[in-house]
Amino acid sequence: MSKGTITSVDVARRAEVSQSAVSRTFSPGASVSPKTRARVLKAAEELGYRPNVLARAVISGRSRLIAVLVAYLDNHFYPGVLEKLSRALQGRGYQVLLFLTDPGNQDEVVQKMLQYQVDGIIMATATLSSDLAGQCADTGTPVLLFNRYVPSLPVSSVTSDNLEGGRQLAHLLADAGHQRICFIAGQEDSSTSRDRGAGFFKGLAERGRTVAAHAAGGYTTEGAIRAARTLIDRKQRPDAIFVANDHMAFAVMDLIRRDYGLRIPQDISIVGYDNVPEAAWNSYNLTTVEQPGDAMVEATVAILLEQVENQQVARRAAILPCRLVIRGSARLP
Amino acid sequence: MSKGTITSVDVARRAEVSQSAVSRTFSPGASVSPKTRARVLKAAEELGYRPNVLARAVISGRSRLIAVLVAYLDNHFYPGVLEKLSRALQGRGYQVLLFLTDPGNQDEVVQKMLQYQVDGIIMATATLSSDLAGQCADTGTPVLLFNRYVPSLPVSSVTSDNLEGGRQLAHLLADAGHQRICFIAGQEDSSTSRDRGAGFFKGLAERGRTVAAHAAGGYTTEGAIRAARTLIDRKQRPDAIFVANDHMAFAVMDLIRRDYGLRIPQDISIVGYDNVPEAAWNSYNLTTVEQPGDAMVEATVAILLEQVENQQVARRAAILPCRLVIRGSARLP
DNA sequence: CTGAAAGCGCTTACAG
DNA sequence: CTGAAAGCGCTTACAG
Repeated sequence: MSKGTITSVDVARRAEVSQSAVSRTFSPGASVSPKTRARVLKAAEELGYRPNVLARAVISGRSRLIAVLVAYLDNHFYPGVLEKLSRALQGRGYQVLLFLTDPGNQDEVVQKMLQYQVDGIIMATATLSSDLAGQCADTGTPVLLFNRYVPSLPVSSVTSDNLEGGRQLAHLLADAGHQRICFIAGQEDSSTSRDRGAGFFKGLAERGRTVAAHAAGGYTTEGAIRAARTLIDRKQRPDAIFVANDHMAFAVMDLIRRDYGLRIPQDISIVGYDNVPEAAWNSYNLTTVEQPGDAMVEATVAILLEQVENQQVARRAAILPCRLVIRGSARLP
Repeated sequence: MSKGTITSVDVARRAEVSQSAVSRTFSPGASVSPKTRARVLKAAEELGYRPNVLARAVISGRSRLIAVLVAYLDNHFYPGVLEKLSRALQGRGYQVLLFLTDPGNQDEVVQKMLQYQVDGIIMATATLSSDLAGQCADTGTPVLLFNRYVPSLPVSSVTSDNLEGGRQLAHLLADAGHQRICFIAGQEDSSTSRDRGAGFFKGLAERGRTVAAHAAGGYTTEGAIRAARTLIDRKQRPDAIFVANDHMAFAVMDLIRRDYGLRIPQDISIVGYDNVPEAAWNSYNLTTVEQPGDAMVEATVAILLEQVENQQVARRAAILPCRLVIRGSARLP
């Protein structure tokens, strides 16, 4: 910075053209003669000039920055999503500005984020307060909820069909003849957990069955272990558990095998949700529902950038189909 | 953006003060009387004013943006690092601008990054070309290589003591009486893989031993599996393998147990490197070397921000101690 | 196609 | 402490 910065004025001087000509050369679609352009490019090259995109953002009102809010990256569904999202956005000329939120600092982080003149906001946090999301929407900046749905808010959303996924898992477990089917929820105030649970209950009801017991794991390893102990320690031990995401399911499987000495699936069936890479690992070989990460990212980018680039586009809610992935952790019908 | 944006001029008008007074109110440490400050804050609140940090960046020459370059997030060491890094930087008033690089688009991504007037650059990519790293350093922006070391470049670096970690693993395997010890490297042009390997060879030599065979896995699951097959299919089957990171080690363990029907560690010992969360999972229970992620992030933030904030500070290279984590995947002495 | 000029929203000496 | 003014690096009508 300080002294060394080369500006468009420096380039103009060396190329013996106006500063406007330099600016036009670096603005896609602006009208510059091939000759002028060549001189500018040559001078820029010699001086090592790089346009200051922040100045461009200030004047054009478009920063080409997309804020991505995430809460934590230990559920391995999110790193994969973040990677795909960044690549897709980069491919379209946008850059990800990353914001990590805690339950405790959400407000502070959102206020900070709104100062960056981002062109769009992607919230990939399971439980950001609706108030804050609404406040973001009020600024006029397009907002998209990723893997979450809040009908009352004027924002777009991309989710997978959690209801249907839960339902299919219920059918699978019921049809295999399990007698004491339990459910470990995630964060109870998250729409993913609610929908997966609701779909699961519905699917059981369709087979004339109900859940034997349930508990909440809060989408954390520790919470899942506590919840699993509660369920397994009941007088009637469960013979199947649907754990609301894979990340918790792994912890539950480890617990069951190590502390209870039970075999999976002979003594107890476990099913998860997400199909993160580890679900395919031989040691878990987890029956689960695949959230279509690639498709969700594609939809996210398409919807958000359409709103960013065409301004007045109405909010949209995309619900992508999920897919049952049958592996070895649950008995089959 | 467009019409709705409230600027400092709007706030000044409503508060009946100068635009300068508004600016000072939002500049930490600027001199404003409590009375003026209160009026400005009130007007700002009523209008929903948020300072435009991009404009501030243009004029002050400090964007408070830190570019973080990562290559891929499927090695779970990196998501954890990215999360910690973002939180730490946010706590210091900086924000992470994320760049995903592929081997194919490195140059393009770096050029793009340099247009963002970032205050600092963290390269957490195992193998970004030294040319490009040098080019970044030439701009005068502080550069820090994370988990990588290039002595010939005028940039800082933070690594863990990969040499010593490799050495300790060698001692462990040698002292446990293994006879045919093999090594699966990562990307051969990465300093982590080279150092871990070099330390391992050195450690074996100190016990009067040598490696029976080695192969490169390229830090990918597929590469690791190919490498492992090569080693195991030799006439003399290995009785111990050091796999250069945990991510590859899991794949190798799955392969060994499933396709070769071998028991770990009774038939063959496996050790990894990183101590990612999954290494503690019951099904892997992997003996490995812990890279001190927290300490590495702390050092990164401390070194980089010192350079950013005090300009002329010399580059520094931090090498943090690692720690052997003994679990159940390798026979003990 | 080209240049001179106004302007984006802000910070920061400068003079009072 | 305060305001008027210059200026950061750029884009974009405007007139030629």
